[in-house]
Amino acid sequence: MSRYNFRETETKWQRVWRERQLFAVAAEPGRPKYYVLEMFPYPSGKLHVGHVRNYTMGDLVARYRRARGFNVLHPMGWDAFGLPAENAAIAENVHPAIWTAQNIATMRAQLERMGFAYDWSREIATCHPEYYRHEQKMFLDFLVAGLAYRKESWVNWDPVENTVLANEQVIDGRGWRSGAIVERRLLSQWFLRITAFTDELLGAISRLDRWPERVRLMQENWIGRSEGARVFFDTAGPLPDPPPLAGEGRVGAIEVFTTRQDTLFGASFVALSPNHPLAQRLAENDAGLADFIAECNRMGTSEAVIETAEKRGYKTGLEAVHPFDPNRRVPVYVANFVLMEYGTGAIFGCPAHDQRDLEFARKYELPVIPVVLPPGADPAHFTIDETAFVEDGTLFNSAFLDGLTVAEAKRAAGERLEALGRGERTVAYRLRDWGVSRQRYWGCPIPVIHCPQCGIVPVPESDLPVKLPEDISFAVPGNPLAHHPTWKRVACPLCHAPAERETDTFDTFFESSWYFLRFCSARDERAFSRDAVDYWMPVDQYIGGVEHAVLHLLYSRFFTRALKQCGYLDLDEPFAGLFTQGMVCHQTYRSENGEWLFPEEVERTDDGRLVGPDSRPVIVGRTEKMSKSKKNVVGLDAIVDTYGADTARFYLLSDSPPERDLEWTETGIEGIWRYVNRLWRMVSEPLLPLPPPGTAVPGGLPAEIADLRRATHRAIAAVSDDLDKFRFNRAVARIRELSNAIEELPAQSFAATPAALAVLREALETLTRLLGPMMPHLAEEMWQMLGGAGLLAERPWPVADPEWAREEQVTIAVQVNGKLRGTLECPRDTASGAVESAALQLPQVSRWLDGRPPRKVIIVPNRIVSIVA
RNA sequence: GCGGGCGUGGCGGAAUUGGCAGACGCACUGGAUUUAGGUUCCAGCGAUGUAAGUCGUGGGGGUUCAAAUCCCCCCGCCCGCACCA
Repeated sequence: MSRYNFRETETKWQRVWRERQLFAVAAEPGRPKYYVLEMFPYPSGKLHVGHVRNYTMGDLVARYRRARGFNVLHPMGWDAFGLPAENAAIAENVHPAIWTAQNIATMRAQLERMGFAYDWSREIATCHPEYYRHEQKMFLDFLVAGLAYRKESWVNWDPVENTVLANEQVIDGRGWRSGAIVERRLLSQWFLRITAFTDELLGAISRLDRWPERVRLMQENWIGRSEGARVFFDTAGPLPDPPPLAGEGRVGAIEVFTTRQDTLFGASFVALSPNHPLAQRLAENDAGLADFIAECNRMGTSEAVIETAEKRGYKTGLEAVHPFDPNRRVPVYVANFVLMEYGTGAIFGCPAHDQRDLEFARKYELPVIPVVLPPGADPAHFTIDETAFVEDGTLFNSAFLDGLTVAEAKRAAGERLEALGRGERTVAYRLRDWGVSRQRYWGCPIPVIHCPQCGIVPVPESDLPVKLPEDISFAVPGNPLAHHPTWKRVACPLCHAPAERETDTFDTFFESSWYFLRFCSARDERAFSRDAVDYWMPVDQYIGGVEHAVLHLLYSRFFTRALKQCGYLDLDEPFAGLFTQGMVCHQTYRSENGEWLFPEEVERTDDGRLVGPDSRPVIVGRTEKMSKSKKNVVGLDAIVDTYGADTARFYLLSDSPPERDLEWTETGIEGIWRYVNRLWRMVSEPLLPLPPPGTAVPGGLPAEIADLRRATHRAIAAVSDDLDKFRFNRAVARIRELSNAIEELPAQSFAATPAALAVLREALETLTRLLGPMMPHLAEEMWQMLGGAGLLAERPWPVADPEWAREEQVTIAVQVNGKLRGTLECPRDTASGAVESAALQLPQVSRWLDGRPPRKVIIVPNRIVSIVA
């Protein structure tokens, strides 16, 4: 029995597609377009099978939409700036540009071997000046539009490496390489005013109806709108001199944001963020407070760390006057769980009705005053022990608020604050402006110049791009741009005095916030051609990992609006449809001494044990997302070498639903390989002689042959529907059902009749065409063997004949008292009365009815008869 | 801590969205072919029971003629949290 030679076949068809430039497209105004985009990869090295799952899905969509008649744009490029290139530069002494270029070459070759239908003429790499020059211009435009500005912000600082650390580089409060305790530092940085679009970004989410619900929810929560009030607490006690600032000009007052102004009468403390100006001012004369703040700053900047740390505070000695009762005073603390970035950087604590406040109050023995009474509770005896009461109830212990519900009390308290001039109702957002400065080399230089006389001066447009210098060294800790001997020294464009370039580079999310626009006209002199963007945008189907559900997608939505405001385009939402695919997982293996092992290092012995390289036992760990660090990766090259691209592609589409994680197994890929060969033999070694292409299927088919024809047309309908709805695993199952049905035919006695053979040809051609977007090389080969005209990649998608796609005979379930007692075969749409009497006559049914007439019969047409005895 | 998601045979999953639970596949078992292994073909494959049947979708409760699907409570696992991309 022969085997499919995928090596020869796959390279052959890839050459044909390439020579004919099948996937290079141009805008054709008037013709319907479809823009399919997979999130472009970071060129980190080599691809493993986990990387190509979303490209396989994107390619399926691209080929399918193309067959459905769309002008399909399906580009690919490289998100080429980033930290790993610098890490490699330090670890392997290779220049980031070279490391990146090598990785791009390797990964492009890998993608080409997979046979993906990309328009490679639009390939971009974001590290090229031809790409990043345009975002430097955009930044200058943002600056003019007031969408970019400079302010101080906190970073993780590694005092040994002299560098800023990403949160992921901070492990248990220490720098990942140096092991030094990480500090928080205030640095002057560039920000983009994403908050200028908060309401729009939030409001438009509801119109993104082709986005996954969970991503929309995550974006909503990220923006985090909360209604509440700002409240001023006047301070009493020794104020520092000069007194600290307070918003709205109330000198000496602490401005607090709360969503629970209804619980003000339960306040027992006010707490400031360690970075609050007042806390900073007080620390100048309080060494203990300064120490406490320093300690808080060692905690790192990540919200997860801050929120899970033990609640701690420092009593400042200051007191805050209750806004509703000048005779009540509460102590002012500095507390480690108050975030400067949210609200006003200060809170009031109501321990009875907030869990964090309660923990804090118990620790520092502060009063716990309940002011909201749960429904039905007795006000005389209601107390709080270890759990704060956060639900709705009736206000008590609260003067003029007594008897109100929480919602009513929020309104009443807000109105009273406004009347007293001690606060006002307001809306706070969790969303903060986007800090884009990075103290790194491998990124796009920020095009500004610092002049001692003129201050911050934008680089004139005629001087763009500001290119990265190539001769840099990572030998000295810190940013190579900052200690480059000459690069930063320039003349001020305004006064021509000696000045310095900004040495920070952009966050790499900057590049990925507009690359989808660049793809529309990738070689244009401008960032993009307006005509091209008007034709191709928005992206019809965007595909990528859920890990980008918030930041990348939100930044891109913001960027598109910012560009619109600056007159670049007329578009709000860049991605009309979004799909987030699951990860590819694999078992993990460890040796006895705990070292991770690659899957290819593990073998199964004859008695079924798993052993490592030295025949030592292997410990099988859990199945986890493929990652280099745990070595549970399966290299793409090895799989393509052994089984071919189509087998890998089909495996990545079968079994698991695309949005869920997929487990990669050896037995699984072998199963697909067997199926690939089965398909190939069905066409290359047909068991029955096929009639020539174009042979018409005669009318009046015998029932057995009609069954195969029905299966064929049902498969077209079902697969099309599944592909439309991203149910690729189901589409695979439907295709397998069709191939099973085809294989049953030759064994039948009627199989050699002309009618049967014509139906068989139709079935085989249909199978081939349905396989086209999934296994394009094999399908192209099958198409050729079947004598089909032209290239399969250029054929339109098959159309199901509704007459044949409909089931003629249905099986109806018969239940008695909710339990299945039998089934009924009858023609589709048989009248209810006939179905009922047939059901009642079933012997299994009469047995359970025991001679009594049924009390009730429910009939769902073509589906079920439910009899209540 | 906050937010999001998931849970169905030995395994991945399917179930027309409230209507025959387990489609399709992997693994496994028996048989045929083969010098052997692999391949291929046939049959079986949720648990329990000789059978009729009974039980069964993480656990418990509820709504309904009918629940994997809807409601309430609980358990477990995974992901994100602003300088990784």
